Amino acid sequence: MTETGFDVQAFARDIHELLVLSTLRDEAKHGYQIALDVETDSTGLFQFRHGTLYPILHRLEGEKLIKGSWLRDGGRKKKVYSITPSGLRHLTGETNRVEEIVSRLMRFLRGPGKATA
Amino acid sequence: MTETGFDVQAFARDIHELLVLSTLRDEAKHGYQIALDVETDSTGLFQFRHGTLYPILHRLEGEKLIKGSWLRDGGRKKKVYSITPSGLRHLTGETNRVEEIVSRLMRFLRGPGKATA
DNA sequence: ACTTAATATATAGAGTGCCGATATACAGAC
DNA sequence: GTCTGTATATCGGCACTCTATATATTAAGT
Repeated sequence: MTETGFDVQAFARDIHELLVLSTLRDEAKHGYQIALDVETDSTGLFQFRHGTLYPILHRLEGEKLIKGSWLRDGGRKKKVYSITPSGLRHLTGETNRVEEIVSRLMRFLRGPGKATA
Repeated sequence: MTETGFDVQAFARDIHELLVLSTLRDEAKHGYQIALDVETDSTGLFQFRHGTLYPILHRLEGEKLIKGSWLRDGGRKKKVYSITPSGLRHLTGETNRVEEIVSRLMRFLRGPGKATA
């Protein structure tokens, strides 16, 4: 409780960050792969543009929620990201927080007249 | 199906618009009252700043989802907004759409390893 | 009577973050 | 050799929220 309120901007940003962290939960991936996986696994609902994804990756890396390491794949280089313990905690905690918010949002939108379920 | 994808920006904006439309479902209100009601009814979770609310009201009015009429309350004037039939349809439709999206979002974030429920 | 707080609407400017465009570079197909 | 796909990166434009400010009326405090 005692949330300081709800910031729609931060909420939208968080969704993007959580989508990334979520795909990295079980295995490390590079950016391009993350974009493909998010789109595939959500059957097209969620997707990242390149101009959106990379800044997010840099931001998450700066916050030490993911860790990137350059990898040589033949002559091509990839930056493979893995989720950090801190990132894993963040993913769990924020996912619960988002669920709480959307749950209260839906209750609000459905109105007091209609049943919660 | 065949959604053209999901726009986080538009999603955040939609949430604000739906909060307004939702409070107008059962009775007409003026802007200041809407802000108070949203904050009270959500026990402080959702709130509108003045610089955020009024542009949204004007936007919704431009889209004909709400209709405003100036009212004289003694010497003070209020602009009372009521939801239009089109706005009511919008509220219902978009609420369902938001629910579908957040449902799929939570499923995505919880991962395939964990149960949907 | 004067001042402060609350009610009520409105807008301009600052800040933030996504998105489209663009740039670079390597690999494989034909 | 050119084109398509893979892969990362950044900049400028755009949209939207938020802080601050402006205006006006009413009620309460002293």
